[in-house]
Amino acid sequence: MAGPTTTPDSDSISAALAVIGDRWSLLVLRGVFRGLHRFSELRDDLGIASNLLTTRLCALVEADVLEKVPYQERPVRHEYRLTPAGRDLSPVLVALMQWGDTHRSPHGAPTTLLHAACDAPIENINRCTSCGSSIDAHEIRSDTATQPPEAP
Amino acid sequence: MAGPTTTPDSDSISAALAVIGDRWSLLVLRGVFRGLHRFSELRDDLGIASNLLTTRLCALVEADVLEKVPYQERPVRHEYRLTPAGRDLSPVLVALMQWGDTHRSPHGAPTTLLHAACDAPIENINRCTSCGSSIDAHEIRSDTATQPPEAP
DNA sequence: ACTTGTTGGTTGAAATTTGCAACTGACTGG
DNA sequence: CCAGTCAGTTGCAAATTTCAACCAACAAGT
Repeated sequence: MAGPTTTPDSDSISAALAVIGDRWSLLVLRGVFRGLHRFSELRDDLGIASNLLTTRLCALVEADVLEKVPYQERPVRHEYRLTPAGRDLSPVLVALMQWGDTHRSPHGAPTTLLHAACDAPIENINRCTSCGSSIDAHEIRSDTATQPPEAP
Repeated sequence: MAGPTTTPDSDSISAALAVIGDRWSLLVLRGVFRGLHRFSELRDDLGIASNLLTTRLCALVEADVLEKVPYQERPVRHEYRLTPAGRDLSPVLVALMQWGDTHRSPHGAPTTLLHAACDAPIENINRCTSCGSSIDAHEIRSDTATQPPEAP
């Protein structure tokens, strides 16, 4: 749980990685995005050890990325669903998938994501909120907000 | 190095995570994106143990995400620069940062990324290559390509 | 009633990975 | 010669992950 030694608030990337920066969380989320919602489905699909899956699912529920919803009584069984915060992780998954497609897939993308309405492929980009154009890495400038002074 | 037991080709997300899916790689890359290129800069900024930094940097160089370029002779010293494949990871970092800003940052984004040309903030989105509109998680349809038959 | 199967876990030991601290080797600057 | 920097390496302890076995609550079949 310890992770890197940056101040928790110092950086949103560290904050995000504290939630999904381990070996399994993103794969679990990929499974849930794909429609696997139950413990055994995820375990069988990922080949993850069940104790670890338990740990990951609990952590993701704790982090408000997944929620546990009961789907039957007697015995009580629940499945794992994405919360709004969890759904907001889709750009991370898509960006990752796109990179893998481009740089790690010899035979082209194994699976394509489509816009349901258009049936056209989806891409993940960084874009400018003003000019709307897609932005390349070297066009990015970083602006660190000055902290509100606590000790003058 | 082993990681999850999916077939290597089965999924670009696993493939990407095999490269940057450990506790430090993305933080190292974040550092390099921010302009930290030398071993000691990265070590001091991240607070990572030097043996781990060595391991990570070698793995990232091996994975063609970073490259080692000498910046002086006598003694030979090199710095770590992003390759084109490394630069292509910027959407992943931006998506992660954006999620952290939205869901893990109580006082608003600590640092903002700006489009150098416009001085306007950058956002990361999934968009449709046809209609160009930004796409929400539930509008995504997945299409698994049928493998080219190898054994008929 | 009894056995078998499914689901969603828990427990405990072994293997792997990570973190810490000390140390090295090549060289610079004084 | 002495101290200091840079980019690591080495050895060991601590934490994580994996594997395999086990379990409790039921359901279905015989």
